[in-house]
Amino acid sequence: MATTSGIRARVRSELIHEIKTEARRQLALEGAPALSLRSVARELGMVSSAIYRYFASRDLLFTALIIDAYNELGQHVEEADANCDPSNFVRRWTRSSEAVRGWALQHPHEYSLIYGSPIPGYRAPADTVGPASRIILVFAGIVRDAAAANALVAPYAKERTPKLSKAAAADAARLEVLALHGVAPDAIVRSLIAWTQLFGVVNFDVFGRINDIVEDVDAFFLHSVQEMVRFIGFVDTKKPPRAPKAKLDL
Amino acid sequence: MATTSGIRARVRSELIHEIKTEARRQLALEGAPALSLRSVARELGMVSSAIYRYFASRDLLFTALIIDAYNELGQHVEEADANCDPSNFVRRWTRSSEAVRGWALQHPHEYSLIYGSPIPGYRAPADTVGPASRIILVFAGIVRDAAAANALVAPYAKERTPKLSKAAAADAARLEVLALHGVAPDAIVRSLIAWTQLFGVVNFDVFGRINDIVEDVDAFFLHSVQEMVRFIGFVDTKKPPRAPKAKLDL
DNA sequence: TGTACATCAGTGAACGCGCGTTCACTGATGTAC
DNA sequence: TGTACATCAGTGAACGCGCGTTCACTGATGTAC
Repeated sequence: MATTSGIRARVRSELIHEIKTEARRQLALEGAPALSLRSVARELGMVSSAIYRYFASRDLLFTALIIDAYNELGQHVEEADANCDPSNFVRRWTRSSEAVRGWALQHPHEYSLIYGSPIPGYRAPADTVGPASRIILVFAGIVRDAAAANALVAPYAKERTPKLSKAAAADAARLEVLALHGVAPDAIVRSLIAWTQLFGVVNFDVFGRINDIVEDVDAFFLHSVQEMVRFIGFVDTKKPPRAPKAKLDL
Repeated sequence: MATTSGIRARVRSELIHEIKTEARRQLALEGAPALSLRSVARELGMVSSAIYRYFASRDLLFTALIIDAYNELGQHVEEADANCDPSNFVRRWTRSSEAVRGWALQHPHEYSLIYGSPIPGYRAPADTVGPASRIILVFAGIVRDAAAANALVAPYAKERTPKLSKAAAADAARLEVLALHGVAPDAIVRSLIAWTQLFGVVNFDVFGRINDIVEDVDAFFLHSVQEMVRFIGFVDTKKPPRAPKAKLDL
């Protein structure tokens, strides 16, 4: 594993890359359950047993693909967020949501790998949790920043908001410590709800279960993001909060 | 297919039932991709080719299982809804949502079959769409009834509500004609958003992708339903809308 | 009611295929002196 | 710089398995007269 020689190590990591690339290509053709080490080897012009120099089992190849997928999606969303004015929370949440859907639609099988039905018999090892949490940390960061900037207000009057149960409040408190310092419990739970809504649409979209219901999924998705932004309580900082209504000539 | 003899037909339909039952048992053990006709036959003590008297191919067995799953979930939710006071829309939406999650958690593999990643190479035929739409019609019915009873009000002030794009409004209009007569376009889209949120949580829950984030999923789910009920705009008809605040002794 | 024929369920062998993984091996590439 | 040895990549055969589907067949169950 260490840089035993330099050249050998480079060749080795190139081949690992080639194996994963070919595996992803087959993923896109046939889906995860149909992915086989033998067919990857065949396509690469090697004998099937040679793969075992690089991945000790089929499951470990899966693990590598899963980690890559989490990292790519995570990076994609991180970049979408980073490209926004940091104080424009509405835009940040919107762009990040669109980035999730965009990546998912472009890589449906990688998306299924990480957010679809679990692969039977496969248990994800611990090294997937780091990459897996990158994406949620982006969304948590937006909420945290908004709260810190006082740009997060409850969407309804207090008496119309459902009260958190003790258990739900405890979870919110735990999450606040983890990644959402200074965010009110209500807002934390609403963010989580928006988070699940996001993946609900994207799942339906990627798996083709919304086309019977909605014709223009783009439009519906955009609207759902706008509604969720409102629901979480982001205040649009681009427009001054209480601008006097006066006629302006452009 | 017709009742050729009566006895033969009964035996036949019993065996079809047994095959499906065994197939579902294996579904729960290994998941859909691992389901094989041979192992079903083996378990039933028949020779593998005998299955072909009942299902002409593996795909047709899948289709039968999918239709059954849709029907069971649909019926389960229909019953949950029907057990409520028809004019209590909050309760109807809540109970129906809980019914979805309850069924999904009790039958995770059947749930995956119909709402998880698509089975590679399998195309669902047209006879699945009827059973598939039973469930959404329940939720649509609740919204329609609430609108008809004037128990559906926008959750925010009008100027705080995002405007529907033309495309989104067109979809809403189409859905109104289909199943949501008399419901305002905004409310239709909000209902759809709540619908996707519901399946977002349930997916995460069934596939075990929320346990890292939330400890008490029951509590979170219940709260998310309450928030969505508010979000859609159901008015709780059990409590009179503008009760005068006065001290009551219990 | 009894017989001749048609229908159907289930058998068993076969076709042709693919899979993950192991193992003893050959050669080439690197390392240490 | 040159040689002896260790490391590693890749080979090819094998193990033991499972799969969907077809096909000619046997016997039992039904139907028509």
